[in-house]
Amino acid sequence: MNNPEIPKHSDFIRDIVTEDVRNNKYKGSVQTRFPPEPNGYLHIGHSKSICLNFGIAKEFGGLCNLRFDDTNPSREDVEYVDSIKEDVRWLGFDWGDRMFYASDYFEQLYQYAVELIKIGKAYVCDLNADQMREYRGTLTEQGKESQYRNRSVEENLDLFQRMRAGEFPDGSHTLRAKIDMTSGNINMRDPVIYRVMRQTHHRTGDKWRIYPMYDFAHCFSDSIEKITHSICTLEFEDHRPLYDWFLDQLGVYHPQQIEFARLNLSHTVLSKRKLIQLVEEGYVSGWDDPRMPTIAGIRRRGYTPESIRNFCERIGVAKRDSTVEMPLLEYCIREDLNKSASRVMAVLRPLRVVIENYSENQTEELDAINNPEDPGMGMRKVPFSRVLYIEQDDFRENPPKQFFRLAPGREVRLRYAYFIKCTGVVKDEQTGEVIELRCTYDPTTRGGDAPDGRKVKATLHWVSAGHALNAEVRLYDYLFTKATPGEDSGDFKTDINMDSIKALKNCSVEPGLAGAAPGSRYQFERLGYFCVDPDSSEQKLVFNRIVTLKDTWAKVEKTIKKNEGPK
RNA sequence: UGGGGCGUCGACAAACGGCAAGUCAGGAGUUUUUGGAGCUCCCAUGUGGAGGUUCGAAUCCUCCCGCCCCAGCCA
Repeated sequence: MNNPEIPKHSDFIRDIVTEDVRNNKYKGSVQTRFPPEPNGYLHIGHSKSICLNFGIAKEFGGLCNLRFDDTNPSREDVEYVDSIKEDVRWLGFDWGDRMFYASDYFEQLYQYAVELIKIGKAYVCDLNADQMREYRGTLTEQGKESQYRNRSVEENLDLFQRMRAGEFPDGSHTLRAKIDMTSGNINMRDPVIYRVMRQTHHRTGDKWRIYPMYDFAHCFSDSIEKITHSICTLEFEDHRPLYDWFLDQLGVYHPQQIEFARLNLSHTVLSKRKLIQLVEEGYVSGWDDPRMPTIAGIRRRGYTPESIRNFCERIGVAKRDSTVEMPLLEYCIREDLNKSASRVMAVLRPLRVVIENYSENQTEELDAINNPEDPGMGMRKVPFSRVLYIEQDDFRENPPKQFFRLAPGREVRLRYAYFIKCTGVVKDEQTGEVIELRCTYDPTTRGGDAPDGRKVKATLHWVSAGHALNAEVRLYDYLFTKATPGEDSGDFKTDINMDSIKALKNCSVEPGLAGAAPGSRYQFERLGYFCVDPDSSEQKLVFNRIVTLKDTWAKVEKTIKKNEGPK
């Protein structure tokens, strides 16, 4: 993209960037970065940041780097860098040849630290962690200065070099910035900038025995990469004075840090700590469990990258803490799939229907539309025969007033097929459960219209029992029963929805679905959007329900029940 | 009781001293061979509160109230 686009929806960050470009700040260039720490899987909250950073770069004719903030080898791993790359790519963004690691800059960062020592702005401190905490003060009390604060430049240089050389054990020494122990901003109370950590790093191996802290590494990494706008979340607002301080001390290229409110989503959790608990304690099957808000989970569930990008655009960007309701995300995937997904008929809970006046040996092929929203997607044939399955939910022996579907004596349409009328109900002698319906069909209604113009109030989906494929369909509900998990109890796990997955193993789908590839998405007519799971095989299809269709009847039924309730 | 932020509809979110956008959710209707989709309409005499400035305030000023973040050698 050579020419900047006019952003469709602006926000306060784009306003700042627009202004900066207009004023020719940074020579009018725009360079952003997405800087994950490779210590966990990306989730939908990260996609907000990804869309923001890559989106702004694209809109303003700039570039966005992918940079791994890998300054703490004790918690990071290549497993995560691989998943992060895959997820960003899947979302549709391209960092070109600009994939960087903070660890690429370790030598340069070390030199910057030496510079800081030389100008008397950093010192080696021998305080241990407990002492440092004590010296730091509290939110309301000032800190006090370390007795090591006034070491000579020479001594600091010597000690720092020996820290690097591995002469000291973990935790024995730190390099600290010399700022102000009385600052109201705790980040400015002589923060640690290097710690001794004798840990093998996933990229630099055993080369380093000291590692820089976030505040020190991040601003200089941004500076080295000539980032113009360093966009991060609100909790780093307090760190901005430090970010600026480091860069100012050394007089190097100075990007601008801008903070925005991270995404919160109702009925789920978006913190690495909580997500890892769900995985490790077995509440879900893994990082890519379709109920997880991770990019990997959402992808397996069947969400499209387009729908996620769209979601990120709709939620906006601001500085106010907020929680977006899950139905907005669901709206975004329905909107996308309504236009693009092939329609197909699938019966989740089959109820056997015998068409008594349809001959036993006959089969015919009926024409069905693949997508009414897009005629270009064409037509297909679906087989019809004497024995069919319909949805159990589509029959009621004693229908409430607003129930339009099949009931004894009532006529309905089978989609793309015929009108049928229910003439009998077969029940299990033991349980009384309805196990079969006897019906008749009207041969003149082939295709679904009656020549005499009579109407039916419902159209049902169905499959031909003798032709259908067996499939497993996994239905998902919210992972948490409360919009804000743990709001009442303080522990998010008390609100885990123990009924968030239902695997239906005896579903029947139309034969055209044979061989459907993992990842392909369909609308099961009247039910929702479904995606073929990687667990699927030639022998057995497995589908994930991405999201239901909007269900007006369910809503009506709910109010019926509510009104009957108090009696 | 230190420092930094933030308060506009049930949920998001515009507005940049001049008629409180839009979206999701919700409601009503229309249409329909998906109770889907579409289309139409409704949903903030009011912007946390109280004062003030102004012809005019969500916007500027003062005070108050509420919420979030910070006391890792995490990011």
